[in-house]
Amino acid sequence: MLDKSYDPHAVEERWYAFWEEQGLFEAKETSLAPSYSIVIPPPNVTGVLHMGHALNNTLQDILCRYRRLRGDNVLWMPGTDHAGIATQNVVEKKLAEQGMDRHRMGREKFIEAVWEWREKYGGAIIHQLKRLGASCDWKRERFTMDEGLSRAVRKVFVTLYHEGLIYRGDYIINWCPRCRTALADLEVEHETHDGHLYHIRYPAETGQGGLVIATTRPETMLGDTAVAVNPEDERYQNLSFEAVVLPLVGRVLPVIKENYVDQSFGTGALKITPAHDPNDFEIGLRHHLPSVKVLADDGTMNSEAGRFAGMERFACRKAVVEALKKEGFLEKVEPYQHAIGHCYRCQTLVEPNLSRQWFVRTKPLAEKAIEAVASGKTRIIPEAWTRTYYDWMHNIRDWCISRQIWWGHQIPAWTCAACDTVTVAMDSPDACPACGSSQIVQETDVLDTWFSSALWPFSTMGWPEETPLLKTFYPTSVLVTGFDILFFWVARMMMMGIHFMKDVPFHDVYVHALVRDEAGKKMSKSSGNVIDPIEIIDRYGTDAFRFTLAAFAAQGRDVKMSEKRVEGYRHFMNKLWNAARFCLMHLEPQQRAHSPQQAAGNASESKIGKIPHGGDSPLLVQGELQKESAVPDPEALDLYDRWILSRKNTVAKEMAEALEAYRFNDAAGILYQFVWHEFCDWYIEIVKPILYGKAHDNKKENTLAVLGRVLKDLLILLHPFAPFISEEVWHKLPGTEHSIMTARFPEDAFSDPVSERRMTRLMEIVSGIRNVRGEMGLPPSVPLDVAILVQDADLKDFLIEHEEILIHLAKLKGLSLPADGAKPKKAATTVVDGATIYTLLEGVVDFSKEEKRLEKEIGKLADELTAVSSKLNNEDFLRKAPSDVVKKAEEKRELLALRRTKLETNLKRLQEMGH
RNA sequence: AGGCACGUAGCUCAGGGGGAGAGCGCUACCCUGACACGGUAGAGGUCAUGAGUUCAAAUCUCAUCGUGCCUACCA
Repeated sequence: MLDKSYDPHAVEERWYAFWEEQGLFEAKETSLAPSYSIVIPPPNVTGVLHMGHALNNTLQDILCRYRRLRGDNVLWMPGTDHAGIATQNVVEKKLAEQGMDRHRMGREKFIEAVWEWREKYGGAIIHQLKRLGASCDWKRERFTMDEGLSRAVRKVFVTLYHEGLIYRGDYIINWCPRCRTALADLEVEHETHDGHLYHIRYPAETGQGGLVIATTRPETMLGDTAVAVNPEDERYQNLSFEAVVLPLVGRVLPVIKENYVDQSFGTGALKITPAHDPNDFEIGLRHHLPSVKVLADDGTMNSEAGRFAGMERFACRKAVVEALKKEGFLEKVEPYQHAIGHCYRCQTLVEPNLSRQWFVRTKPLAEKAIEAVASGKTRIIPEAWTRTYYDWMHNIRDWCISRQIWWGHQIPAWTCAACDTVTVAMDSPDACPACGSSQIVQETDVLDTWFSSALWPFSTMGWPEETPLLKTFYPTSVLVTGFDILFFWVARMMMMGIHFMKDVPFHDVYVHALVRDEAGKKMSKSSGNVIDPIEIIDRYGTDAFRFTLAAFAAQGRDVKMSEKRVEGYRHFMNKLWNAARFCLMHLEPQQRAHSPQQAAGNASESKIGKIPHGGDSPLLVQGELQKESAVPDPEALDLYDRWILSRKNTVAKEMAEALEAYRFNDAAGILYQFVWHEFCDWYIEIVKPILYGKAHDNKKENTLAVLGRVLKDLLILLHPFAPFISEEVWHKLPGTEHSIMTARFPEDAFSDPVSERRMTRLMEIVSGIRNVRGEMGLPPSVPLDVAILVQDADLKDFLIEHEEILIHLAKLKGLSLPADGAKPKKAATTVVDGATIYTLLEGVVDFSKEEKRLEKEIGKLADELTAVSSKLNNEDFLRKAPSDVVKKAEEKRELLALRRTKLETNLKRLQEMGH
């Protein structure tokens, strides 16, 4: 006997351990079964599980568990990312607490310390993923700094270098003065700030006149090497001078003509600082201007800044402005809003800085990545993201991949001190291949972490070796990810995958939304609205949490998370638990006396009893074939049994369709609706009198078999969403073995529309009577007398056959099916298709209530009738609308009219009686 | 500056050319032998606004107003 309510804590840990012990998450390297593979978006080793991870991994787990039920050979490849800058920051902070810093430790010692840190704390998020129920193949867990993955990184770097797709050069990059490293363009977050626009006068070299420039970063003027005006600009057509003098510095700057300059901005004169602005850099190249770097790597001014040398950059800005003012060069200062770049790791203001770095030439790689999506080799879902992907790919710029940090893959390039030759190679050379000198020094920079992440779909499977795993599982089936890393990661995996594997890394990319707080705000530590998934799991159970995520994961809309919602789905889990509890109460004793197999007779030949097993599926080789819990021939079954089986099959089909289209919310909703509002609300209620009845007849046997079968299939359908509770109940259910993970998805073609129609009618009648009860304020303790007037003989027979159901569900003391014309006098009236129901109210209630109820009902009907009639009175509608639409409208009008007439007649009679 | 998404019941959201839906909340009644984490019934909406296309618009088109988000080197 099950406990009265579901307690997730008692079961989750136990079943997770069981699954792992039994190796149920493990993929087969080779198999006859279809392959299905997903690589996890590797979380940072430094990370802790947040709502985004929870959603992302729940969706992946749903897909993987679903595919296993379908008999696929599933690989869900897990792992973590070494997160260069982030991890180095964390470890450095820790060292600082101990009064240490990496420069004093030296590179080797520091890297050792990071590895130690990783051993100690790096597993946190993996453990948390397990709490979520994630069915990853943990034996294959990888790390981007693994030996194998590092080899892949090196191979890719060397290959791209020799193909000319990686180069080193001096360009403007984004520099984070706090992390003291270059960043890729993508790693800079732009934010609008209130700043100032400083207008500064640069006097002409001749002493007569000059130009006024405008800038938001006055301190960079120290590095100016020219002033530019637009050649079309009439104001500057006939200048009496060719050069100006840089205030505070005294350097003579040529005045150059540049189409780039916007005449309408500021004064139309632009200062040119090639070392600290990307546009100025380009202009500098075109005009052969010198570059003067005035900023040091730590964000202070260097010796080129003259008297400002050594000042911190913002202090310098102030000092420069002061000096300009004092010396009379500052014309005016305007408030000005502009976007400023911040480091995505530490939020420090980023400086554009001229620097020697390594770059990937992305254009040729991007072309093929675009083509792969355009040709449909890779699908992006929802499709709306395709456009974003194209936009970015079309405007892609070269990717700065070198980072001036220590934690990461050191760039395999060696420079010869003797002859300056650069050698890029797989194996560390002993001597310079050009001059033979042994004075070679390896590049100290490491690669961007995303460089190694870009290889993840194949590096984790053993590349550059041609492993069986790669053969079986590459390309992967789907990548599930948030849109925030569409460019960072997805786009780059596409480029690398296509280039090195000659095939796309994934067939589908499913892009899910962000998880936000209840008010729709992004969760962040600073706003204090972060909800910890583990806390939610502790409070409500993993299954409830997962179901919530799935139910709210509608395509293209963010998930707003609140405990209230999780609570609702905990109720659902409890409902399921109690439905199972009810079933087991009846199935367990039955099981001892009479097994479902015996009850079923030769069920394996019946139309609905057989589940295809896919006997060659290697997952079944372990002898885990589940026993049939067969069901008798549908012909022998009663209406409600046929109905629930038919509905269950429809639900299974719809749920599968939804999942395969990544409509997770639909799949969850379909199951929720069916379990609660069909199986529990109707089927179980209908079946109660039979099961509680003393008789051990065929009817009871059949119903028990159906009940068991539907519950079992429901558990399987629910398993991808709610793995723990489904496994727990599975083991309590007679006739099941091993794990629900080895069960097969119910594929049963039995469908019975006639029974479904009849059940609908039955439910309408019951609801009609209940409505009268409710509206008239009659408590369930008062049994009612009901007479139902039916024209159709078939319906009448059917109702007579199932009168116990009506009596039970509507709580009746008497039910009659009188001949036409024998209308009861004092009664409330309900009309459904094909039947008029009279609920006898003699002596029970005052009839003004019924009058009001009827009037309300008639009013509703009248409104609907008006709508349909006006449509049918429209010539154009009749002529132009499809005939089936017209027919439907006509039928509706008739039905409504008939119902109204009946109600009106009864209302009139009531009024005539004068109660 | 461009682009994308979204405005539907009190709240959170599905739906997406021919009957306005769900969950939560609310109201009334009910501890009926699975479940009060429950049951039954009910109330509640000009589907943001304005125009257009159509026999028919919540749904398609355009505009407007709001709200998010993304991309971007105008100093």
